[in-house]
Amino acid sequence: MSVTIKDIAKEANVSYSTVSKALNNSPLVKEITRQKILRVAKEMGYEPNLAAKQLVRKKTEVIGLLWPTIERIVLATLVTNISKAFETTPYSMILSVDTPETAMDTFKKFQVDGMIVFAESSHTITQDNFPLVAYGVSGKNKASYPIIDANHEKSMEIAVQYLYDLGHRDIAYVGLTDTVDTLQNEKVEGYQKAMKQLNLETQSFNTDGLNWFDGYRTVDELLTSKKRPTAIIGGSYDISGGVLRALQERSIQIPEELSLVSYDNIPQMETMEIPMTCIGVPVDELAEEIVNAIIERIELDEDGDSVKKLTPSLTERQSAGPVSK
Amino acid sequence: MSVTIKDIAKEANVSYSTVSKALNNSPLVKEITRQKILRVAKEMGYEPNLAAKQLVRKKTEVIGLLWPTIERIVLATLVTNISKAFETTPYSMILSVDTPETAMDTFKKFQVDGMIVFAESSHTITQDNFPLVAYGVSGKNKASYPIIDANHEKSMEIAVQYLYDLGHRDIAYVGLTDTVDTLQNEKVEGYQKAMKQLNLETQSFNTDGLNWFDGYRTVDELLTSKKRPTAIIGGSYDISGGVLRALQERSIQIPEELSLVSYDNIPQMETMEIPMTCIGVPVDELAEEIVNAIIERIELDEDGDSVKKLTPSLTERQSAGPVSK
DNA sequence: AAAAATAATAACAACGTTGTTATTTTTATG
DNA sequence: CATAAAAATAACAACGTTGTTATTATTTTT
Repeated sequence: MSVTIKDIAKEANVSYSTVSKALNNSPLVKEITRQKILRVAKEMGYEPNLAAKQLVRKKTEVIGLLWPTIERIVLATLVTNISKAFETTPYSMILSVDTPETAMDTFKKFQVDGMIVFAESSHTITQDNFPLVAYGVSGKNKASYPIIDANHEKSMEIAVQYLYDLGHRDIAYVGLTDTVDTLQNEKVEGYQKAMKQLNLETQSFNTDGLNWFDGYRTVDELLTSKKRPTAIIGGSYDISGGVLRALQERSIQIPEELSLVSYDNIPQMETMEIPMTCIGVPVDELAEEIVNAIIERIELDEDGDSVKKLTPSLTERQSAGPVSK
Repeated sequence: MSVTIKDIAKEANVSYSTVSKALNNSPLVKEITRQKILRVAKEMGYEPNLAAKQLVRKKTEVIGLLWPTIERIVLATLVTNISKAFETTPYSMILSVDTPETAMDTFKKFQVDGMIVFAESSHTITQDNFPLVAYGVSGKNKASYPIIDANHEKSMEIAVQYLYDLGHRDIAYVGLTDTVDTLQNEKVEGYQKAMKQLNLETQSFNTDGLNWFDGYRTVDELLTSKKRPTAIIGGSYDISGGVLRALQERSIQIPEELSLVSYDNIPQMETMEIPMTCIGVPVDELAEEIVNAIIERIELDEDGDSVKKLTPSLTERQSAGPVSK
């Protein structure tokens, strides 16, 4: 069988309670004996038994991430980043792709210390006085847990202002515009509002979808528009990718002839055909906030809802430049 | 705090060991007292403590799925299906998107009973005498665990034969052909081999990638080919989607003018613009096999490598039909 | 109706930890 | 150099289960 603290105790000629303390860096054990115990433990290949620890401590230092809509790749980068963000904490993370109910059961079984939920599925969750944090649209918030969200309006404002400062006046938005998707709507509205503030005429092109292809296809319409824009704001990573490709195929120089700024601030923007200037809350930052929120929730264990809208930032790359005369 | 078997015992006026037996449906407890105990347990909202159970039983009935390359969406459907397949078993599943090493640690911490690994990351795994099953390419197998794989060659053979029987002689393959990706290569080679057996001339179009767009873009080349094919085999779900869209845009009647069969046997094929005839191991079957393999591995706990190549099947839908005269 | 066999329940020792209390050893103090 | 104080270690009771053994209640047998 596997080696326990009692085995170590025997080997090191101390009591097993001393071993426990040594292993937990308690100040109650003399430095020299701790050294010895640590060495013996290592030699014997000791691995602590979480179940036993958990039984007495009632803590697992594990967070469950509930992710029922696994096929939506947009979130994959975020999940990866959240997982990474936990690395600098004492916590680790496990995922479940089951239905919210089943996933909750599994997590409860393991007695995770807290849970992260994506807004889409959060409405099914009625888990009071259990540490929970949701990521997503905060509109309909009457939940009893904090919600982390990005300030989409602000994003668009920054993007438009950036292009304006580069001299652009004909700035188009390419994205999904005619939809019930709250997130998408917030983007378009943000764009329109920002344009209005600068007294610019808006020009939105509906992609009718969120895929690469939807962006690609919309470019034709955009180029034959009566008032051809000098700058484009792409509504998402995928859409912008399609737009970029279509422009490349028509040998349109970027950013000389046309500037492109994309929504979604993820590292993949760097490795596109042309490194893409983008706007949004950087995923790593977003991940960090989510992780902080859940840990805070666990460790302070105070209840109460709250909405945290994160401020986006613009990452300057090569796809946008000054307007050509 | 939460309610334990001791609380139930007190409430039901029996000893806690009787409660334990009743809860585990032991035949050693009288039917009537079991009824009572079960009722009391329900009333009190009893939830068993896995940690305690685990401590004595050394079993968790949980499988860990190690999935470091979360961004590759192709596998998402499979993961979802695996998760679903576990529903009919006593086991449940958790995921980790960490590096193989970190994930292993977390899973070990939880003392999962077994692990599922995708081939890409399996080479880093050196976990002897621990129940492990890998899914993926079986070529370089010198592992000490079973590998579940699909018979890609056989797939292509079936697809070609199917089209042949419908009267097609000019059958093209559209996919990623010039690559180091073993899986893709097996597909092309399978196609070529199958064509040769029927004495047909091969015609492969390289998509240079695996995305929707890569399929879409290749159609031009395909249609202007000297010997225009009457049937196409698409190399993957995404590629076929792009091909289909491109054909639709050119108002080419499917399947009257051109037949299309896609690789990847996933349910999403049903809901494409035109329900797609496809070939491959149905993902639910694949998932089932993987789940069976790991459970068998756990419960028989016999060591030894083995490779199981699953036989693909063709799912007939509307994208392929008899050749037109 | 007593003895034997069986069924039902209770008691209790694991499992591998942590944290509290009791004991021993070492160091400081008058 | 005793004695008090402090430091280090040991002992042991939790934690919530399961599974084995001991006890008690019920049936069966003679």
